[in-house]
Parts: sequence; C-alpha cells; structure tokens
Amino acid sequence: MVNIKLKKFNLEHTLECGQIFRINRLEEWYYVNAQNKFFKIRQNGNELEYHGVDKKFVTHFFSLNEDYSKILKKIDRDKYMREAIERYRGLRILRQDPWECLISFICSSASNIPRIKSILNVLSEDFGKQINLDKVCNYSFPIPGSINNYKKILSAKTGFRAKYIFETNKSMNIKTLNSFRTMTYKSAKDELKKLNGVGDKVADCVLLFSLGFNQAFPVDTWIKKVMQLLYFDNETVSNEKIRDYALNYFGDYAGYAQQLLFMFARNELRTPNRLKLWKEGKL
DNA sequence: CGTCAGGTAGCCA
DNA sequence: TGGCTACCTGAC
Repeated sequence: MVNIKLKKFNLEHTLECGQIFRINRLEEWYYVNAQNKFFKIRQNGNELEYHGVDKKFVTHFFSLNEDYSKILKKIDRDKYMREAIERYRGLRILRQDPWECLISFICSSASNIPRIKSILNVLSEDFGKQINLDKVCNYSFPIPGSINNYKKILSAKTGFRAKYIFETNKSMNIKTLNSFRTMTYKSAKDELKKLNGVGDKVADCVLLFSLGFNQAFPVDTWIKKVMQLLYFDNETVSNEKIRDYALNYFGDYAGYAQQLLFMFARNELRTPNRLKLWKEGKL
C-alpha cells in the first residue's frame, strides 16, 4: 500500500494517457503488464493498493519519487496549460522498460490503440513467458533476441512493421538501450533513429517514457493540431518547429506538458471546431 | 468501396 | 531541409 495525495497522483490519467498499451481495466482494478511483471492496482482517494509487485516497484514505475509540484510549476506557462493541468492533474510519466517501450512504439506507427494492444498481446503470447495473477493467465513481454520468427511476427498482424520488429530484435539489446540514458538528448535520439521504423515521434516516446528524458516532446497528430492552434495562430508548421518551440517554451519537463495537452486535445477537443471554441473561451 | 488511423523510409527538387 | 507517397490492416 502506498499513500499519495490525489492531487499529486492519478492512476487513471497516468495509465490511460497512451504512454502504455498493455493495461486492462476490470471494474476498479487496472491489470498491468510491464517490465516482466503482471500486477493489478487500484486507487482509492489517497491510497494505492496493488498485488503482484512491491512498494519499491510501484514508487519507481509510476515516478512517485519525482517532485510533482516542481514539475507543474515549470510547465505552467499560460492559461491553456493551466487548464490542462487542472483537468488532468496527477498524470505522471511512467518509467517503462526501454525494450518493451521501443517495440511498442514501433508497432504504434500509423495505427490505433486497440490494434496496438492486440499486436503486443499476440507477440507476448508467441514469444514471452506465462505469468499468472489471481488465476488470470498472462504473458510477459518477450526479451530482446527472442522475437526471432518473422512469419510469427507477421501473423500478429504487424503488417509493414514486421521487418522493423525483426531487425530491431536482432540488432538491439538492453545494455545498449541503457547506455543511451547517459547521453545528451540529441545523441540518444540520433542513436534510436538509426533503427529502421524509428523516426522522430517514436524516438521521442522511447526517450520520454523509458529513458528518463523528460524534455522529449513527441509530436503526433493530436499534439500537432493543438500546438498549431495555441501557439502558431493555427498555421501549419513542421513537426520539428513544434518540437523546438515546446522544448524552449516548456523546458526540462516538456514531456509532461505534452502528455497533459495530448489528453486534453484527444479527449475533449476531438473536432477542430471544439478546439477553436475552447481557445476563444467559448466552451 | 474509399478514407483514415498516435509514422517512417525512400525518393526527388 | 521540405514535400510527396506507399505501406499492412481493420474499422467506419
């Protein structure tokens, strides 16, 4: 059991903001597959209850040892961010396993969440190890080197991503991934982008969600829309320009700003019209 | 049936 | 650099 103020952590926002795919909600419990673990966790006010992992794991995995107030203070730059913070307060960046995160986001390109989930589950069933919790059967994410059957990868409905997964499985390992942690943001990103199937967006996701680069600012379609509207007078600008602007504007914790804005844009401003109305204060 | 979805590689100016 | 387009697949 962990006690943490609701204002400083929100399990639902943290797990449902798209940074992790292998989660399942069953009534008030979240069943989570991550880092070789299969555990369940729920939040009741200021209390976190969990089975299958210990306090040390939970504290680390959910970044509970980060100074949340300090982070919010740094990104709270304007009325837009303030509103995103108010609505999704308690959202934290997870500390995921870099390998699992890398493969997951390679799978995410030009896809959607249900499909990504399905691919990752099939890959785990085919190449991972069985783990049980409460008689619920599940599979750990396959370790580097073990996703080595191209036909099986393809039959997980990975499509054109199959070759990226197959190649990455051959060339990448945990040690190399971990060595990126001590590099500069730019060097680490360049290294990741050497992998086929890894571009700016996927690299930034891996850097932010698993390698500790809190300044990484993944630019996807939602972030692009909301950033253009709020900070570029609704003009079309390149992803690179958006990223540079965000890094400069939000600073060391730009990644937290990205997640909050992403949630806000995706959940509440689905249509461009709503987005515009919101900016004009008419929502 | 076309379009589109949390992108990227490859090609060309 | 900047601007295309094809790419697996499945849900509208």
